[in-house]
Amino acid sequence: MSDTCERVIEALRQRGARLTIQRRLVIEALCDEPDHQSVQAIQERLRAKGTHLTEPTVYRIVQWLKALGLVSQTDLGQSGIVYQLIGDRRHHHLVCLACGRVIDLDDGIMDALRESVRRDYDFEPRIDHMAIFGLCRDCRERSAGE
Amino acid sequence: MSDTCERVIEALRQRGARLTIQRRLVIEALCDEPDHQSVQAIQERLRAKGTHLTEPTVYRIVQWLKALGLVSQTDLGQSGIVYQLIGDRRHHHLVCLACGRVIDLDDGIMDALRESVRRDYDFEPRIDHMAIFGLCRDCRERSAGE
DNA sequence: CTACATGCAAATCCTTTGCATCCAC
DNA sequence: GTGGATGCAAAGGATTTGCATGTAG
Repeated sequence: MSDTCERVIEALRQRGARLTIQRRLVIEALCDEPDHQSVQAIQERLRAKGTHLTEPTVYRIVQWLKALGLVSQTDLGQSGIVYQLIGDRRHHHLVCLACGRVIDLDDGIMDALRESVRRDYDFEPRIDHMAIFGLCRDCRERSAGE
Repeated sequence: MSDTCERVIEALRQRGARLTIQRRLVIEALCDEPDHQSVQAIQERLRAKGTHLTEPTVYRIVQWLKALGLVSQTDLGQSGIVYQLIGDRRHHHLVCLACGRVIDLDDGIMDALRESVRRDYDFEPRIDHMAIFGLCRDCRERSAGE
């Protein structure tokens, strides 16, 4: 069990949350995959370990974790909605509208935006895992050639 | 019919697009509401005018407009997926995770991010209508009081 | 013991697909 | 006239709900 995973469980214990087997399993599944996963992927990962959780259970748990600020939810366009533990290695994505390619984006790039939102709007942003859509270089060149 | 609306239709005509009644109606519905709307809201707006378009038609048209870069698509969390014409007044949203309040955000705030993405990743971002989740001031104060 | 989480089944909602028909060009 | 768009019906998939049962604290 990773550091992040232990830290999350410890944080929940301190909040007095009820720590069921299912909740632990979902948290572990989220730790096992540092990148984002859909609810279906979480179920698949657990199935590979020999456990089965129903859809409603997984949905309820990820939504609970999201409400507690421990998990981020991202809509990756046609790739669907994915969840991810908010660990130390926050990152974001560039999604190409033409070819669907997904490029990782460093978190530091969001610092200026965070600061502006805080200062100008008195709003505490949680930019944990954002998807920015647009065109990658290859697709720009291809469309320019047409 | 608004300026934006005429401009969009003119742009389509120049591209040689087939301008059906349904496409005109959807474009008008998008013009009538400067803010974002769901597919269902577009249908409702048209129904109020005495017209009826089927779901598949509306979906196909907004996706077509999106592929042409004339419409932005945004996932507002539990509020679902919404569409909006990309006119002159681009803006974004702050969505409070606790109370669901939606606050408008000026587009200028994205300029620095756009520039970084272009420069550092050679990616042309289309940040037309973005949702940033977080906590508004009221909810921060409320949770601090607990 | 008791409140709350889970499993199961079913419902709901959003979105897409196949195919015959229609219409803008 | 013809290719592409629409309407209709139906399928598909993701997500939610109600309720009986199970279980963590």
